Order: sequence, then C-alpha cells, then structure tokens
Amino acid sequence: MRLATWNVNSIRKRMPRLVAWLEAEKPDVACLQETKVEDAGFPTIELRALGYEIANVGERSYNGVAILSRVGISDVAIGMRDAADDAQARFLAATVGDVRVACVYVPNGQSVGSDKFAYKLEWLARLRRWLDANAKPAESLVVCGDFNVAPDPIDVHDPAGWEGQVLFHPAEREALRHICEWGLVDLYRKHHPEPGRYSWWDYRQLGFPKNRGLRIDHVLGTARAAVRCTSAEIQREMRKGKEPSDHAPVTIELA
DNA sequence: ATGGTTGCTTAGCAA
Repeated sequence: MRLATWNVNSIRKRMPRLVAWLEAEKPDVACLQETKVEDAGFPTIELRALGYEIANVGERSYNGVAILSRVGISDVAIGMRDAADDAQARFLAATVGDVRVACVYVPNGQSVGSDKFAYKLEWLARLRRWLDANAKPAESLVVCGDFNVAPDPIDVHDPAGWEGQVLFHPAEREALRHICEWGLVDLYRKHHPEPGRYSWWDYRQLGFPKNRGLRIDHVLGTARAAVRCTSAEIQREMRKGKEPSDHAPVTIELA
C-alpha cells in the first residue's frame, strides 16, 4: 500500500497538479492539508472520478484536511472530539485498508511567544492525548501531515539560524518528541538517516532555488506499521515548476 | 531592516 501526505496549499488552486500527481503516482491513500475550502466547494466529483473515496473537513479560507483512499475508507472521525472547543479543520482519522490513519495540519504558530504559538503547543499536547485515548501502540497506525515542526538540526538548512524560531523551537520539538514517545516512529528517517532532506521551502527569498528548506511534513507510524514500511521518499520534484505548493509530498510503501 | 511570495478574498490576514 502506497500512502502519501501533501500540504497542497489550496486544493482548488492545486487541482491540475493534484490530478496529474494522483494519476502518475497512484497513491492508495493521499492525506492532504491546507485544502482551504468549505466542504461544498471541495472537488469531490473530480477526485471520485479518479477512483478515490473521500473523507474531508474544510473551512472558508484556512486550514482544511482530507483523506483520499482507493482501498476503502471507514470509521471517519472529524476532529479530535476532546473537551477543547476547536472550530479549526485540522484533524481527520479514518481506517483505510487495514491501517488506521490520522491526517493532521498542526497550527503554524506564527511567532514564538504569540497566542498562535501557545495554541500550537496546546494542539500538539492534545494530539498526544488523542493518541492516549483513541489509539493503541500495538495497532497499525499512521499519523501523517504537516506538523510545522522540524524535529532535529539535520532537518533544517541553517540550524543555528533557525534555533529558537517558530518551526524549530525547543518547546515544539519537545511536544513532537512527546507524541513520538507514545509509540510512533518517523518513517522517513527510518529509511533516510542523511541530513539535508526537506519537505517545505518558503516561497519568499528564493527559498527553493537556494534549498533553504525544513523537513516539517512527517509520516509517523507505530512499530507494527514501521515493520511493514519498506520505503519512504520526499517528492522534491513536486516543488519545481509552475505554481507549486510550498510543500513537497512525502510517500511511504507499506507491505 | 519585520523586508520577501503566495492564496484567499478583495485590504488584510495567514503561512
């Protein structure tokens, strides 16, 4: 089973690329973030025509996550369904094939010390509590999406310059570690120990041509998923060309 | 130096 995660930065804007990518890569499961559209405007008919069943939760202008599956989709959960009153469309879980998958769009955090940064840390803490309450480390579970956190210095083009900044602040990295300590493995790192592999490059300041990137999009899996994971890739070429998303897809193969 | 680029929605916000 081929599973991918991709922050598309507006599904409507990205439809030509998304359709071409789905047709070329044929992922069995595609987890999308930043769809930026209300449910009524989601391109359901077009994606169904490509053979996908869809779970989606969106909102006007911002956020929005979706799971596309060609291997069935069931037990869809929209939002973390915890005590927090969270109107933002950032979380979807579903069973696809024999795998439970959670598609997440972690808040960006904007700047360290801001209300949005506090919200990001709280959201990451909620994600850990969601795992505690709704999943088991012994099951086949994948948690993937845009985490807006680079875990380690090797995930950052200029770790000294980024240290303490949003996306690479010790508090967010600790929150991500706490999530992984529940029982999740970074499936990309499992196959790629080398530094300098990024999934996001800022549109500004020639971020991509200068390869000033960060690895902030992740596919995390339980041990049971990890033993089935035979490969993982970042599709850097998808960041090239006309009107790209600022994120590249990350894909894994599960035996 | 709070710049710069993109997208949504239409001037300002979010990333």
